[in-house]
Amino acid sequence: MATIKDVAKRAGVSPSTVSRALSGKVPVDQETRERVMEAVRALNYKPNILAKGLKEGRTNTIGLIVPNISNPVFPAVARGVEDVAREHGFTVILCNTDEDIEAEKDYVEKLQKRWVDGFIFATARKESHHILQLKEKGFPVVLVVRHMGQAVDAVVIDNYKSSFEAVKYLIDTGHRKICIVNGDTSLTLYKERFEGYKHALQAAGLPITPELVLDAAGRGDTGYETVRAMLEKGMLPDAVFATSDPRAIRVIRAIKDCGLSVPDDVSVVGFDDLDISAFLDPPLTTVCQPLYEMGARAARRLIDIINGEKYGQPKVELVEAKLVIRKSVKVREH
Amino acid sequence: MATIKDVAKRAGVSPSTVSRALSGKVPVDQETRERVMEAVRALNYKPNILAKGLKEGRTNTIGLIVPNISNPVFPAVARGVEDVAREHGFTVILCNTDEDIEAEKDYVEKLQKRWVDGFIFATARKESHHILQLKEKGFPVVLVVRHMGQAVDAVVIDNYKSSFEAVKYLIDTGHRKICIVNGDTSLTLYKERFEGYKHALQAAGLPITPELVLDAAGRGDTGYETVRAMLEKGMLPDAVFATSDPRAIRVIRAIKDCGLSVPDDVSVVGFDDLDISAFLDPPLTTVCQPLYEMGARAARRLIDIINGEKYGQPKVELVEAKLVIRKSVKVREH
DNA sequence: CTGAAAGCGCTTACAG
DNA sequence: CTGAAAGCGCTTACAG
Repeated sequence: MATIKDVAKRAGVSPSTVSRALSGKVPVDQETRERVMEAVRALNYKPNILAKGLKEGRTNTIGLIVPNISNPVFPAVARGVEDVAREHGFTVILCNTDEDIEAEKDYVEKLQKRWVDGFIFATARKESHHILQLKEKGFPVVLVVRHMGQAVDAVVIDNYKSSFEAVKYLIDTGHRKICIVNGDTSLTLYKERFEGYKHALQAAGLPITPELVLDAAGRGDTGYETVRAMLEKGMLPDAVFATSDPRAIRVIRAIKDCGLSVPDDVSVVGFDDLDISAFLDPPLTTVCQPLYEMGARAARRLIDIINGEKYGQPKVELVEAKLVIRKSVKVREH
Repeated sequence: MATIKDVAKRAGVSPSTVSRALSGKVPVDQETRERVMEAVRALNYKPNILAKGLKEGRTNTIGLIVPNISNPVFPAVARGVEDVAREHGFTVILCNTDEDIEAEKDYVEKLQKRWVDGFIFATARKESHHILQLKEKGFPVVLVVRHMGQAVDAVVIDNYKSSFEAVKYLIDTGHRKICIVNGDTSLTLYKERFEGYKHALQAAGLPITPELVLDAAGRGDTGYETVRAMLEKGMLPDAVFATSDPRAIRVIRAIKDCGLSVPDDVSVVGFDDLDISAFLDPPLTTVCQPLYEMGARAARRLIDIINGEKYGQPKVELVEAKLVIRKSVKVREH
């Protein structure tokens, strides 16, 4: 491949001049510039970005680390990150960890060796020491979707409040036996969604029934089996709050497979509002997170930090989620 | 950040020795090695990968370009690519183009400047000249899911055959008015799926009815509206072959919204076999592509090419897809 | 086994 | 406006 020297030779100038002509930031004689451009075209010259990055100490690239790319939540966030990054001349490297913290550490290990100028993590957990370390080293880091208290900049929704409101909606529409099918509560986000559920019930004077608190965490998502087992034991809630849409899809299938109807027998509320959620049967009532917006904001914040502005006190930005009402909840009279 | 010089100074050796101790490929005195490692730990030294890549002329990284990360087909392929890459010490950079050829060219432009050692494209179209150019330059390139004739190495399924068999299954189960809801036929893959449909009907002596050939290409997927419009015009097929699962989900919704039942009134067959397809209502009969396997094979092929083996005649590998029978097709008597 | 030197391909302060 | 030189942080042939 052609190097800057080849171009210089062909254009009859020095490499420095080629570099300057290409940068566009420094005055170069018009005629010289044209000769350089001509040579660049003729040789199909592409500057070696490794050399450039080595010299300049930055690569205009950000690493986006997501836990599971098959969960449509993360592609939506990624879109927001990419669009903003691109506007600012940054490229994003998307890394999928499959919830495997070792895979994640491998990525971080490799990328922090000057590949990327900063990271956005959608994978934060309590045990994510590597994220804290990065931050302590002064490496630009922003979290999205999942956060770690106030220690690191983050863009998240108010999971507690959204969950509270979703459950309150079920109560207001006449439901009394509300089951929650939740994710991994070692993630703050699911813990907060559970708290929202609990407090909404308490606020309405309803009891927390342990048999109605279901755990569908883990790989392969166990929402189907868990709900089916509950139903077959004769425990019949009048509503289920599934804390993600993929879980809601499995919950609905389980209810139907037990010969019951959604929403006539059991109402269901989801969380996410995926692309396909409006097309399910019944169209799903669910909490819509502004995922694209969250990605976009996280990217903006990170780029500010990379550009050396305000890396002072970490800020946790809260964005609004809202309940989208479709047809999976029935109003019940008592 | 610490550099190799800092480590050398602290360990009382030359930078060359540090480099050699770290590489592990060259004999280094045991005691010297330990002093180096000690210094590496103490300074938390990470070699600058840009400098390394510049010197060595490779980065052990591959670029994976996908058209739409929100379509679950591509995450599945990406998994296969990542797992194999990782086994071989490669990192993968995942780039989402959103079907925007300009975005794609931007990525390729940036990554080919020595960021990556090779590319896997899941975005190939007839107009993808940039892919051909890359290949002509000698840049390692492999295609997956979508291919470009015999010009470039590729791993794909036999779309014609899979489609033929899906439609034949509908015919064998007693369907006579079979509608196809297809994607963008400027993609070879959808053209081939259409050919399979056509020939299966012809082989059974059934006519091709233009009103039953529906186009649901384009952004936001128009499967819902198109099918609904057909049904409202009074055109009632006894089966629909949707050439992707996301399309099948919209088709089913449209049929139900017209007061009809799946599969009692209309059978539906999809294509993809997504994670959630088994949980839909009804559980979807669909063509299962071995997506993970395809990604894995593409990665293996690319890494072979990068390692300088056999970049001779391009090979198009065909992998087997198979129909997964669930409950969205009803056997009809005549 | 180890060090000094050269060089990967750029950019940029320093002279002119 | 332009060139020669130095240097970014590594690796590796060349000596010893």
